[in-house]
Amino acid sequence: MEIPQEKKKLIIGSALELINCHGFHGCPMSQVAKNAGVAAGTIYTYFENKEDMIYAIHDEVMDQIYEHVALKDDPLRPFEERFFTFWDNLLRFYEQNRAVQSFIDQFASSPFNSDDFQSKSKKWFSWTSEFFKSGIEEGAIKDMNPVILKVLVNESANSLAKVKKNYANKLSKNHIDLSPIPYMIWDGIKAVN
Amino acid sequence: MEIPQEKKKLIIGSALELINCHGFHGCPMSQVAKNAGVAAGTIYTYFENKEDMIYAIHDEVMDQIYEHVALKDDPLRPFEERFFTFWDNLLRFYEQNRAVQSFIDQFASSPFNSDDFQSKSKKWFSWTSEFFKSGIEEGAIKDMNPVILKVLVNESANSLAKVKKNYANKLSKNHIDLSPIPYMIWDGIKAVN
Amino acid sequence: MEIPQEKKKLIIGSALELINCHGFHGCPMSQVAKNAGVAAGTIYTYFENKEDMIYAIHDEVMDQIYEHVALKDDPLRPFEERFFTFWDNLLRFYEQNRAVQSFIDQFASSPFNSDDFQSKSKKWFSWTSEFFKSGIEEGAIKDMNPVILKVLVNESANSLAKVKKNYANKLSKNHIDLSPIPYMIWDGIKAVN
Amino acid sequence: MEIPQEKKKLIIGSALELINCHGFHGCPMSQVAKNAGVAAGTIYTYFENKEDMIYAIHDEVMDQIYEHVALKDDPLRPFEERFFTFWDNLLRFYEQNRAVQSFIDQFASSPFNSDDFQSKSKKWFSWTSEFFKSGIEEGAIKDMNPVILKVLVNESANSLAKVKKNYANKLSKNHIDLSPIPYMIWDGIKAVN
DNA sequence: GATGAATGAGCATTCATTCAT
DNA sequence: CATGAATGAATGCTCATTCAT
Repeated sequence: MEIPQEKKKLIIGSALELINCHGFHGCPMSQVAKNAGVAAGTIYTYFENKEDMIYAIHDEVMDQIYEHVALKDDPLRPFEERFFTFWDNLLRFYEQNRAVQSFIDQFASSPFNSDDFQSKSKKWFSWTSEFFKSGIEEGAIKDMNPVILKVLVNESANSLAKVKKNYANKLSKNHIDLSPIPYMIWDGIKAVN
Repeated sequence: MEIPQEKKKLIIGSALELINCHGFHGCPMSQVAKNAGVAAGTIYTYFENKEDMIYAIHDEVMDQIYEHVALKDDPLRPFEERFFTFWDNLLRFYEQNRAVQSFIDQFASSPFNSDDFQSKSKKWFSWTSEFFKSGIEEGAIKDMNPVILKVLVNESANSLAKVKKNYANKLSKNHIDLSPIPYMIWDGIKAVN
Repeated sequence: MEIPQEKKKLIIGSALELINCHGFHGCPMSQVAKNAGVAAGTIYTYFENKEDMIYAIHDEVMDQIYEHVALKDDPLRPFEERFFTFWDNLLRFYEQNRAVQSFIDQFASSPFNSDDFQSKSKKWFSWTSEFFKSGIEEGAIKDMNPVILKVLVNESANSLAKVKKNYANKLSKNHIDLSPIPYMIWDGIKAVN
Repeated sequence: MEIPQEKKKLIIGSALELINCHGFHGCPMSQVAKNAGVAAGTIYTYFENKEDMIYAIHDEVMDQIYEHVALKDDPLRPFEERFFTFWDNLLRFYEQNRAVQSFIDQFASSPFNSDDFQSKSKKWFSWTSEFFKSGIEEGAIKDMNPVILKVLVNESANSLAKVKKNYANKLSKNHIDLSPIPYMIWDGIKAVN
C-alpha cells in the first residue's frame, strides 16, 4: 500500500512558505512541521533529512513550472506567438506562486545548487531546450546555441519576476511599465532576415 | 581615536570566502574569526552582530563595484562605447571576484534584502541610474524609465556572470560562446531612429 | 488461545544480533522489527515494552545455557570430570553463540542488572549452585560457599570466552595457548587432601 | 595559555557518576553538564563529541589505576608479595571508586571497545605486561605467556570486584568470605618447583 | 582593543510507543 | 493478530554572543 502523499504536499507547502518569508535560515524543521499541521518526526517519514527535503521541493517546483508553462504551449502556433505565451505563462506562474519563485531564486544561488546537483526531474529542463531548438529550426530566432537562449530567456524572466516582486511599490509609485521588456528580449533573439 | 580597519578587512574577506563556499548557512562567526586570524570576540568590536556584519559586507562590496566600474567610465565617450565598457568592467569584476559575485547573488535573494533594506552606501545605486539617464538624454537608448534599464541591464550582467560561473565546464565542452549576449542586450535597449 | 511463538523467536534473534553488533544503543525497535521481518508494532504484541523485551531475552538466553550445559552434565561421573565437561560445554556454547555471549556480557554490566533484578527463569542459576554444592559434598573441591565457587568459575569462564573473542587475532599471532586456564582454575578450587 | 583542566575533571566526574548509576544510556550530555555545573556547550570545548568524551574518560581512568597500583609496586620485593599487593591495591581502588569500576566494566563489553580501539594512554597496559614478565623471569610463576597471565589475573580481580559490589548484601548476609580468592589465583599461577 | 572560554537557546534528528486500518 | 504511519519528547550538537582577563 502506498503512503498517501497528502501530508507530503502539506509539508512542502509549509516549507515553501517559510523559505519565502524567512529564507533557508528561518526554516526550522519544527516550524515546517507545525505549519503543516504534522509532528516533527513525520517529516522524516517523507524525507530522509532536511537536505533531501529541499531537493524534493526543487523537483516538485520544477514539475509545477512544467505544468503551467510547457503543457500550455502549442507547438503548432508560430514561434513568436509561442515565445510571448511562454513568457506570459512563466511570469503569471511566478506572480501567482511567490513562494515558489522565491524558493527557486534562493535555491539557485545557494550551495544546494552545486556542480554535482542534478535534478531528478528533468522535464522542465529538457523541454525548454527543445522549445528554443524548435524556434531556431523554424528560422524564427537567431541560430545560437539553444542552451544560451534558454538560460538567457529564463534568467531574464526570473529577473523580471524578481524585480516585479521586490520593487512592486517603487514601480507603481513611479508609474513604471515593465511590459516592454519581453519585446526587448524578443528583439534581441529574433532572427535577422 | 579610530579603530584600525585592517582587521575589519580581514574579517570581511574571511566571511565572503565562507559564504562563497558554503552559503550563509556555512558561515559561523567562529569560522569567520578563525580564517581571519582573529578571536571570535574581536568581530564584535567591528560589527554589532552578524546581521550588521552582513550589511556591512554588502556596502563594502557595492563600493568595490563602484570603484571597478563607475570610476572607469568616461562620460565623454559615446554612450554605446560606454555601455560596452560598463558591461565588460562589470563582468570582469565578477569573474575576478567570485566570492563577491556569490555574495551579491545570495544577498539579493535572501531575506536580508527585505523591502525595508536601504544600503548605507548608495554610490553604486545612484551612479547606475545616472548612467542610464545620460544615455537616454543623449538619445542613444530608448526613452524608458532609467530604473527599468538599470535593473534590466544589471540583472542581465549578473545572470551572465552567474551562468559563466555555474556552467563553466558545460560551456567550454560545448564550445558555447557567450560574447553575443551584450550585443543582444544593446539591441534591445538602443534607440530606434 | 496461545500467541504463536515463532515471531517472538525472530524478534529475539534480531535483537540479539543488533546488540551484539552495536550494543544496547544501536538497537532501535524499528531495526529489530525490520531485521526480524515484522512490523514495528508487532513487537508490542509479544513484549510490553523495550525493557520487558530485554529481560525476556535474558531469560531465553539463560534457558539456552541451561540446555547446553546443565542438561549435558552426568551427575554419576566423578566431579573432576564433570567440572571439565561443564567448562568445555560452557565455552563451546559461548563460542558458537557470540551474540548470546555479548548480550550476557553487556546485560551484566548494565543498569538492567540492578539489585532488584531477579530473572524469572532460575533454572540455570539454581543448577550451578547445586552443581558446586555436590562437588563439595563429594569432597572433590574445597569446602567454600558454593555461591563463591559458582561466581568464581562462571566469571572465569565468561572472561575466558570474552578474551578468546576479543583477542582472537593477537592470540593466534602470538601462538598463545589458553587451554591451561581451566586446569589452573581447577587447581585453585580442588580439595587439598 | 592553557585551558584550565578543572572543568574537564568536573565533566568527567559527572559522566562517570551518571554512567555508574544509569549506564551509557542514561547519560545524556545535558545531564552531564548540569551535574558538572557547566553549560551544555561547554562540554564541547573539552571534547569533540560524546564518543570522544567516553574515550577520554577511559584514558583518564586507566591513568588513575596506574597511579594507584603500578606506582605502589616495589620491584625489589619478592614477586609473591608484589602479587598480593597488586591484588589488594587493585581491589581497594575499585572499591573506593565504584563509578570507575562500573565504567570500565561497561566500556569493556560495549561496542566502544572495538577491535580498532587503542587507548592513547598505554601506561597501565604496558606496566601489567612487564609486571608478570618479571614474575616469570624471577621463576616465581609459571612460564606462561605474560599476556595470558595479565588477562587472567586482571579479569579475576575485575570479576571479584564486580561480585563484591553486586552481591554485597547477599555476601554479608551469608557470611561469605571472599578473601581466599587471591590465594586460589596465586595457587593457579605460581611456579611448580 | 583583543582574547577565547563559557553560555544556553535553538536546531536537526531519533526512536519508543500508539492506534486506526 | 499484524501493520506501519504518526507522534513528540528527548538527545547530541551548534553557534551567536558575552565578559572576565
